[in-house]
Amino acid sequence: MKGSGGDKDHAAAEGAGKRPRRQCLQWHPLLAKKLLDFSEEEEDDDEEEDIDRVQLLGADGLEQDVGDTEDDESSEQRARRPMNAFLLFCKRHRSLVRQEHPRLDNRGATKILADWWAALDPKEKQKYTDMAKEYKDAFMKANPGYKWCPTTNKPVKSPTSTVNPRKKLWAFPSDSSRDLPSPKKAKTHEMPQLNFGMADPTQMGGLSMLLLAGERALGTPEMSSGTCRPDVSESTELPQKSPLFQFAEISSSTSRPDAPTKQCQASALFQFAEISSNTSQLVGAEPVKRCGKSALFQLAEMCLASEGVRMEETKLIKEQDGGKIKDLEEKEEREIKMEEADEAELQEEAEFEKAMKENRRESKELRNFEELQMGNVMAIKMEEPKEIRKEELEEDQKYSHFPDFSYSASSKIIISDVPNRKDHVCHPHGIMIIEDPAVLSKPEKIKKKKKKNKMDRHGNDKSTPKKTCKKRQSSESDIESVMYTIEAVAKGDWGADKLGEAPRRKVRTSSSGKGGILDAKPPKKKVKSREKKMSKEKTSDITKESRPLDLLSVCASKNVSGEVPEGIKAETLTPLEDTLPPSLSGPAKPEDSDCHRKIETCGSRKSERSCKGALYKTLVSEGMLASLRANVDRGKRSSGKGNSSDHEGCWSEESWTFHQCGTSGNKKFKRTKPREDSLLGSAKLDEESERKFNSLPQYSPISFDRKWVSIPRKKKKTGNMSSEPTKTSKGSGDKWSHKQLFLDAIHPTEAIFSEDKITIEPAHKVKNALSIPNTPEPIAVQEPLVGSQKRKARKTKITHLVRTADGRVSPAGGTLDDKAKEQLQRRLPKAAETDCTEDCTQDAEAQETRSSTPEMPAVSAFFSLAALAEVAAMENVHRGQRSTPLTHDGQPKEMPQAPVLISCADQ
DNA sequence: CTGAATGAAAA
DNA sequence: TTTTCATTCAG
Repeated sequence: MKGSGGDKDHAAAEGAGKRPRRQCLQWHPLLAKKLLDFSEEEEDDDEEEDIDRVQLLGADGLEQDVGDTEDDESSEQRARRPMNAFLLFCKRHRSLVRQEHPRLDNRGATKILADWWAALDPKEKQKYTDMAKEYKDAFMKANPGYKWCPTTNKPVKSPTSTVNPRKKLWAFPSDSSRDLPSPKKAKTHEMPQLNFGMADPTQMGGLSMLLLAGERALGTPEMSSGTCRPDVSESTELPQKSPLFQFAEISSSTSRPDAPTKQCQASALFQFAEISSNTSQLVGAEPVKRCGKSALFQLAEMCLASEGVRMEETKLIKEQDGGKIKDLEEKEEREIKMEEADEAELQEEAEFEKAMKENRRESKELRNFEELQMGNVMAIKMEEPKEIRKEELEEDQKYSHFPDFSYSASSKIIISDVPNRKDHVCHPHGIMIIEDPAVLSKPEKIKKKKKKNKMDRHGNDKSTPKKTCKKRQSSESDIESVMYTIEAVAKGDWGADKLGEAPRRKVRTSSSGKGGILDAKPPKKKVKSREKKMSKEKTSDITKESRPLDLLSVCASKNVSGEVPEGIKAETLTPLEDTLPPSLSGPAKPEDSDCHRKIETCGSRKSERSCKGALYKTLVSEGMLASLRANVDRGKRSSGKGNSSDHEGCWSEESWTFHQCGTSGNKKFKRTKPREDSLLGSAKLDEESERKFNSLPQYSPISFDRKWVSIPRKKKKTGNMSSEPTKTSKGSGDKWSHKQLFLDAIHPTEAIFSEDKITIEPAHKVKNALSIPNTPEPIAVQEPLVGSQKRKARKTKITHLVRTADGRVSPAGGTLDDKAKEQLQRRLPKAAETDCTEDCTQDAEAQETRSSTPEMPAVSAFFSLAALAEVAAMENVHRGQRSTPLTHDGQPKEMPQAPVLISCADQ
């Protein structure tokens, strides 16, 4: 009943055309759960208003966030029709396609995907089909009453179309919607505990995550409190609806295997949760909740919590002891402890670091101090990386939950594509530092993003003043930055500091404004449209800002109750007030508004850290750490300059994806790795679905190329590879392959090749992998012709316009075949080339250029992860330098895309 | 908001 | 058979 009415209402009430989309949100279990809360009717209005309201009200920090999440949920309620096999395929491979053809727009990508799909073996296709079916079944279960589309009733437009043409009249009956939740939940299993689970992963922004975490902690003392471990363990089973939850699970899961004790400590999130819980308890029921919500508050809590945690952690850490990494970790831990403990400790820390980095200058110490200040937060963050490392090695899949973290980070770095994900991390929403890593939600999908963005803008305005402070950092010391990077690399932090300005800004703003958030502004893109709401949001933002701060301050005071380390306090306070207490050792950078900076850095660091951590893990696992370091050193020398800041900025921005990474080339970031995409997407889906989705085979472009060749459609020339050495020639399509290969190499799990199955295992990654025989190609060319024949006909007929690297558009159709062949051929030869790990480092620039060139075929695949890692490391260093010079290639556009390709092969 | 693809479902 | 709509995102 309601449903129908509600829908109508929506349409009428809304007026804004946008809603329809929300309604359509894709279905996933989580959503289903969430449905409970809202009735459809309310959803629409609520969403917008609620959010605003929440923000405005923000009476409680908690509620705010919660509200947001809820809103999202509510909005999302509307189930979206499940994706069909092809869509699943697209979703999974689009990123790949885009990587290969960065210039190509989605339509073009879609065409290519269609080709791939056509080329796909029936078997493979069947997998997708089956998956689609599963989805559908699940969906239907969740939404019993769901009707696909009313279909043609669609006079939808009649109503002046304006409103919502799309809106789905069909939306499932209200009943179903309500009902949905129950069924889904059942599916989900045990979500019960986690209320926070309710939040939509998709929509959840970083903040929401944090909030959720906080709530969770509050709501489910079990998990967060004490040791959430037990709970967590159980939770692992859970569907992991909420990102946070997942996060917790992950951490728990990962940690367990290794060492139970560590678990808690290990994951930053986990700690976070704990912290929040603890804090909440401390504060008191009411306050607690609030605190949980506000990022600042949370931070404060974290700091506090960290103290307790750290104790354990330290122990654990000690136990672990191990190679370099361990040492590093210890350092971190120590640092953390230090911070917590006292200034004295800080000093020690400094010493520590000195020892570690003797090379470094005193400046480092300053940095350290800063870090210390931030330390509380940092400490938490620091932990994450460790866990991640361990975990990652063992289980990539698990990570899938948090795409951002491990995967994105690792993949990104390696690939250098700089996936979107990171963007997320940096995302303004991510106000919460913590959130960043977790940020599962894909902003884009939901309108929220837009809203948020708007919000951000406002926030930015306010925040702007702060920004100024940030900049200073950059000035700080180039050398220092370099040094830092190196250290970071060693630690796995990667450029946290360097990230410097950009990231920091974001973070800072976020922290400060909480609601306001970032200046960073991701918004650029999407912001455009929704200004309407902006006004509301603005107001809300303002209110928010003030509140959160207050809350934080209050909470902090309570929590701290004196115990809190100065540093922490300072941090907490700083956001609120610019004043800083930099009581700590002489604050390394008094100038910068320490407070802001710190905060920012913290936030940025965290996200970055997570990335770095992932990278680090990867490296470690690979055993590449040593080499990496060496590279880093090299890079250090070479670059030696302080420009790192730019590069840093890039990083952080990368995460944004869209945001302006401004200074540095943005495009790079844009590329998303296949994985990342999948991951992101996964965020939406619940674990199971996600898993399934991820489990879906992802085919490397190469395989398709082959197929293409083989494929009848295209002409299949079997010509096989006559081995064309042409290194330089650029085929429009060539690029793809290597990247893909590269990726595959990195992530063996995903690298499933259709027939060839060139599964590249990690071990293989090194050189041989390529061996792929050209092969067999199964091929499936039979065109099922499923859809409308017309389309197909069209397809066959139409040649896709593919943009070449040059940017020219070339017909992909028949011509492609040739290209494909060439590509293949090229690949083979290159395979031989293989290693050049050492060289790679130096040649970073050259590499990049190459990468840009389509030619680089599979070579990358051959390179070892180590090489990649090195490259990544180098990248950081070099970036600063290269920023300008690179362009010489003439293909600037590509550059961004494949900045890091490690085409070591020397030609 | 449109489009480009495919496919499921409804009309 | 035709129409909707699901995903994705530049334009």
